[in-house]
Amino acid sequence: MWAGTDKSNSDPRPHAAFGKQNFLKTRGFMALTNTNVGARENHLLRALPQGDYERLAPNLHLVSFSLGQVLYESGEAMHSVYFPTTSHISLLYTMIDGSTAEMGLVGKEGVVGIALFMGGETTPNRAMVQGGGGAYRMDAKAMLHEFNRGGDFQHLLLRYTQSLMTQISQTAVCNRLHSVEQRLCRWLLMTHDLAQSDELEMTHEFISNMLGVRREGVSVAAQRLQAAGLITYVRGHIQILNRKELLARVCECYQVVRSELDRLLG
Amino acid sequence: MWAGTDKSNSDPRPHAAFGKQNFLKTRGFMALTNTNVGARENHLLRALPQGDYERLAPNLHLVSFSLGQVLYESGEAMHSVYFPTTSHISLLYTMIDGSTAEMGLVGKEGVVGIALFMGGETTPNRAMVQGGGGAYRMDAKAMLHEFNRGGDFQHLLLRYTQSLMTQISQTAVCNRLHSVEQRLCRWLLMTHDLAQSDELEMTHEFISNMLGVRREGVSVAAQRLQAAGLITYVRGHIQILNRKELLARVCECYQVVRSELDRLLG
DNA sequence: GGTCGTCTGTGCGCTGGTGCACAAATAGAA
DNA sequence: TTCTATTTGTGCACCAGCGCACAGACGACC
Repeated sequence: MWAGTDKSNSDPRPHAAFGKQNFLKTRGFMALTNTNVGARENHLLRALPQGDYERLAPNLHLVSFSLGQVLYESGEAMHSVYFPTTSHISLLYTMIDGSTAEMGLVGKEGVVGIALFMGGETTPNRAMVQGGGGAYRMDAKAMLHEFNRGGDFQHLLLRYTQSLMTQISQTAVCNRLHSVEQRLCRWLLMTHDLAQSDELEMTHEFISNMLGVRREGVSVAAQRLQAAGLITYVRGHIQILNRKELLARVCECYQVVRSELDRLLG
Repeated sequence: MWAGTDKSNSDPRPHAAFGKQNFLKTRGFMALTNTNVGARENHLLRALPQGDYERLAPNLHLVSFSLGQVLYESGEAMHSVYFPTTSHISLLYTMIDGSTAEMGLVGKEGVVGIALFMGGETTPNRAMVQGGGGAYRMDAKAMLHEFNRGGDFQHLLLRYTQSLMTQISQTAVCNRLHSVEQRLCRWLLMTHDLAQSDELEMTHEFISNMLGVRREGVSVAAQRLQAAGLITYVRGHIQILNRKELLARVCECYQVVRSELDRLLG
């Protein structure tokens, strides 16, 4: 499906360097083809009228992201936007002391690089690949040209941006009011929605960086879920066994974000 | 300064009903005048080129907001945007169980009602007046017409939206990682930036609803700040005595949001 | 098969925040 | 002035999550 071989870091472990000291900075990606079959796996591109899509298509370039790859560094100028298809990307915030937390998660229903059309050029976030796979890259110039036509493309991107704001807001509230276990459920469900299988490739350590909690905290929460038969895991492989029950345990935040996404782009 | 007399609720206390059961739902506002002297106290309107501004001016109507007034209810259709001048407005999220938390704070540097031009029509947030004062109202239709011209007006609104996203993101992280005292400092500083004086009118109870913590938690944090001579307060009146020292105690979040706002709109 | 690095499990003590209960102080109204 | 409702202060017991330390389990590689 996706070429997972493009690791410009020599370390074979995807998020090994995700600690507080040194982060992965791999950026290479492979242009696989320019016949854009499949670009419409991305929901935003799919929702475009045929005419608009055909105008854009020549500017869409299929790329492949590998786990742990960093698309944008915080505060760094961006040059493209990405429309994920099978990949998904975390928007992360890193504090001065190195602790991190995830603000949002972008997959096939969205686009990475919002700051480009919002006019800010950069954001104080890092965008990091959390699930390897494909995406369509579009050059900033071409994107802006189409955006400034003011048609459906603009409307879709703005509506998506609003849904992302909802996601971030909900994260803010969720961080404040809900337990690690609830937040873990939410995070597993969101990731599961974007993944192509029931098998998720990530360590407790990695998840703890997303949720902004201790690794041990994730471990004990995960144990409870495993004991209850909702998931099972070993060394970086998590399998979702009972999605229904996860939905029963998760806080309202998951549903709020989903419904708002459906309302805005469904 | 501002007509604080328009209380359609009979209770003389501004946020008396802000508990978990019943919220203020006052919505009336007074159209004071239509000579738009002063509309440019709002930074977005000020930043507009003269020509654009003159085209808009007839659609700007000065209104006055009173403390506790609700501009939009969560999920409710909006019909106008508001450009605050001397007022400031909280964007609040309310959970199913009634607990609340503030996502963002909008004042003279911004606009309330982003969902209208983002295309979502509603948001899952409530917008509530946190500091009484003036604002300029603009009808949705007129606003959209100008927005869709795609010129400076659009660019300014989108850049502001991005800065608001930063604010919300930062709130998410801050909620996760920082103490009540730090968050109280941040909140006091942000509010102070928007207020016209060193005197802030709000109870600990009110602040606790903004920060999403217990009232007692706010009280003890406020005591420490008072003991250190940074603020002084009695029954709903807080006075900022030493802003400099507050800046020394606040977490990085305050500066991040400020700098990003300056970068995007400064 | 043995080694080594990584991942997960477990057990401390500690701290910040919670929920509750009630006392004290204050402003505003009668 | 007195009364009353609101606001703030204080003291619990309690719990989730933290930081630290170390043990055990697993997998990849020699």
